[in-house]
Amino acid sequence: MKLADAKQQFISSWGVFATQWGINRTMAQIHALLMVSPDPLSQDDVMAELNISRGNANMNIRELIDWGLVERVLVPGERREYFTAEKDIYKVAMQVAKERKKRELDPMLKLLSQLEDVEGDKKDKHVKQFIDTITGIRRFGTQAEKMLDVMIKADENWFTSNLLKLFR
Amino acid sequence: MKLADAKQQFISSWGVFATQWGINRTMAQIHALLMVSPDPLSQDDVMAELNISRGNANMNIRELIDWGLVERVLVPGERREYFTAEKDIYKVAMQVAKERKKRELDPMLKLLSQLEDVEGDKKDKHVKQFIDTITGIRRFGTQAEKMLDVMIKADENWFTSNLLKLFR
DNA sequence: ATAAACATTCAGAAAGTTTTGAAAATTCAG
DNA sequence: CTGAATTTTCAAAACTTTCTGAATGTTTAT
Repeated sequence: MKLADAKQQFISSWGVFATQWGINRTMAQIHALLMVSPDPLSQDDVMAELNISRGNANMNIRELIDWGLVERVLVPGERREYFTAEKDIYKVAMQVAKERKKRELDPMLKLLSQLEDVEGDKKDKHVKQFIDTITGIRRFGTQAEKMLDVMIKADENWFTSNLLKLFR
Repeated sequence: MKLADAKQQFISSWGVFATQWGINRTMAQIHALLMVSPDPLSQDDVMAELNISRGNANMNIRELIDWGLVERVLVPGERREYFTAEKDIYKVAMQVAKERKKRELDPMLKLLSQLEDVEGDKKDKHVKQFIDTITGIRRFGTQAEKMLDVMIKADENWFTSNLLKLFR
């Protein structure tokens, strides 16, 4: 397979893949494009490569920057801005984990704590089932949070040498 | 807070939460409702509780069954079907992990293997960056897959006693 | 100060997804 | 069988998200 075709296929599949994770197609495609590009690209490069409009490119690049997955790069002697993506997939995964924890897990745990002290007779099976379910989810979420905290702080070496050993 | 309100809030938040994971709102709400219900509910119960149409309820209940998160229950002497959800959140998480691995991770790894043997001069930085990126992602994905396989097979006790110890 | 280059915004259009509800199919008791 | 109860399907409608591109804002070179 030729590079150009492989690249196309990677970008397009990455886009499809990402929608299942609640990330939009264009954002994922831009990320994929930047991951396989050895040099930084300008907004116009991105527009041309992916056939998307100026506004779309701009919006999604900024969102990627927001997620900490893409950086602005200044090319000396060039007026326009260039962009580059983190290429170490481990770092990408940790960055995504960190953001999602902040945006999703933390608020959910906060809500669950509040719901846990619902008033009512704990002999009532409806009350009991509700509290049991909420408590179970909160406990599980709390553990997940602790795991994430350790993993996010740890460096790649720790991850590979200590944790992965468990999974041969 | 009253049970009815807490329940409402849980169901609605679970729905919002889930959309960020690419699952649709109604499906998540039905799941939430069934998780906090001590007894199985019929399709009409679900329709009434969530104010949704017959077709919508039917479709999403079937999808939940497909995901292995909800089961049909036969209530003796009743003609209509009742539904119940797995309430052990650990089992829910493992079931979701298993399905997503099958639906998303496995196909992605298959594609990456194919893309890895792109033809071209490995001295060319474009070719090199492409191969390096793809290889990195594939390796990471393969590790993740192994981890998931172990975790899915393991029982809850192993999980709690061995793995979580690592994370204090 | 001016204008060219570039970045950002945003209202409306397009595309995609979810929901409805009525019709069709299925099941089951009598 | 028959027909009432129940489940399933599906085309159209409602809703949501994403994208476009022209207008506006900002920066920089001269």
